[in-house]
Amino acid sequence: MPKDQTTEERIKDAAKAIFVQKGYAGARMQEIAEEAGGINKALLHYYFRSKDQLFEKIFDEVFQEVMPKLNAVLKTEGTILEKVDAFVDEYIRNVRRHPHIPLFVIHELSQNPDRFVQKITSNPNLPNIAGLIMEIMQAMEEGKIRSFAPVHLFMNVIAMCVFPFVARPIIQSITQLDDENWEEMMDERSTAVKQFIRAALEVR
Amino acid sequence: MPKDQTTEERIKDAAKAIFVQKGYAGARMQEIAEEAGGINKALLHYYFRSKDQLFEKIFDEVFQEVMPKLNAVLKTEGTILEKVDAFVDEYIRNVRRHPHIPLFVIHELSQNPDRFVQKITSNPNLPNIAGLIMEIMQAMEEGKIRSFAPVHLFMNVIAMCVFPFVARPIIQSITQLDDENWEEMMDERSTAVKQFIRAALEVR
DNA sequence: TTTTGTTTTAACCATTTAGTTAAACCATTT
DNA sequence: AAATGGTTTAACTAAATGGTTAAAACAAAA
Repeated sequence: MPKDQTTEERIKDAAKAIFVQKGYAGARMQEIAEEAGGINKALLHYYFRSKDQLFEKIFDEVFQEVMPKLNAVLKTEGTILEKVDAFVDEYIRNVRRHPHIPLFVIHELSQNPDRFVQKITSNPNLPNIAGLIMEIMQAMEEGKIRSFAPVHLFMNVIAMCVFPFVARPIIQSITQLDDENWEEMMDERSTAVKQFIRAALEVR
Repeated sequence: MPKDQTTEERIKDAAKAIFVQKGYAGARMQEIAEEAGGINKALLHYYFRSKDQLFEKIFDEVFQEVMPKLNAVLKTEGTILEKVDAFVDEYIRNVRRHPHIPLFVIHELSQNPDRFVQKITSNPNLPNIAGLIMEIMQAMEEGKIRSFAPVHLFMNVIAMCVFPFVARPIIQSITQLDDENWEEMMDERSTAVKQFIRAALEVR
């Protein structure tokens, strides 16, 4: 039963799985206990006191995992286009590995935007968007890429990376792709997005 | 108290508001009753029997509202680029009016993808994606727009329209825009997306 | 006015669910 | 071996929540 993991860790892993899948309101302490290998429910409270505190821990952890990745690539050396390429690659790769995370974060934040403001402003890894925007504007002025409002460009990039995973069920049934075809399409996704962005930015 | 609306309608409006905001798991029958103007909780069951059935009704209604709009513009006369423009305009306009709908649909469907398959395949208004893709491919062959995999192009368009609204809290705090600035940015959103897509599709 | 059928209410019930507690278990130290 | 302290369990409690019911209120018909 104790497969080289401490009980606390098993609980955290189980809680992450359940919370991420069902959200705070949909998750049950009992279910988390079972997911943790049939552990006694009281242990959750022994280690984390309450559902709220357990959730808070999980949410923080997920958040701290996500943000640095968002940020890391922004610090890449190279031109804007190279940065965008790196960002798209890295981001889609990550989201594919953890496909439930974005919707989880989005949903819980929309339930409780206030928690968010606090969390993000106090986050040392929050992406340096101002710097990026400066860089984008400079590249535009120098005529290296076509001119767009930087905020919209930024949103476009993120949207194209994340949205397909968030909306997978809808898209999958609109397009009538089965799971296998979906994965195949996702194999092309990174390239497709990069090409699209380059086409839009490339100065004619 | 009875402001020219029938009780059943008041319940449905209230239920829609609460469900859309909190999701199925987060919604409380009592809260819906209060939202409906302090109505007695038993009335919800009198009219709709159970939380499940009430939710099902609301979900269907929302779904039937959303799909036709998605579909309508696809039938517009004109070139592909004109269609895309029309779609972006109309879609963003609608989402702005009902900003909680997309996340609601996405979240509930990801909780229960099975319900969805049934719902969408049995929907008479489901968008004719096959036809659209044909049209796109033809325009590409004729050299009217740049070549991309149609599915990815389709996803890109939807993503750029919907995602900012779905992820508003995150984006807003990353970009540090307050509510007023957000609305101003959204005023430009339609134009920005259209320009971006045109830039990408326009053959050099 | 009485009757009849529908709508609404207050009070209740049953189940689920987060959270507690006291005792059992177990490893480590004395 | 006994004692100690952290860990785990079973059984329990309290509150929330979906759902029921019987009676009251109301409106319309007879």
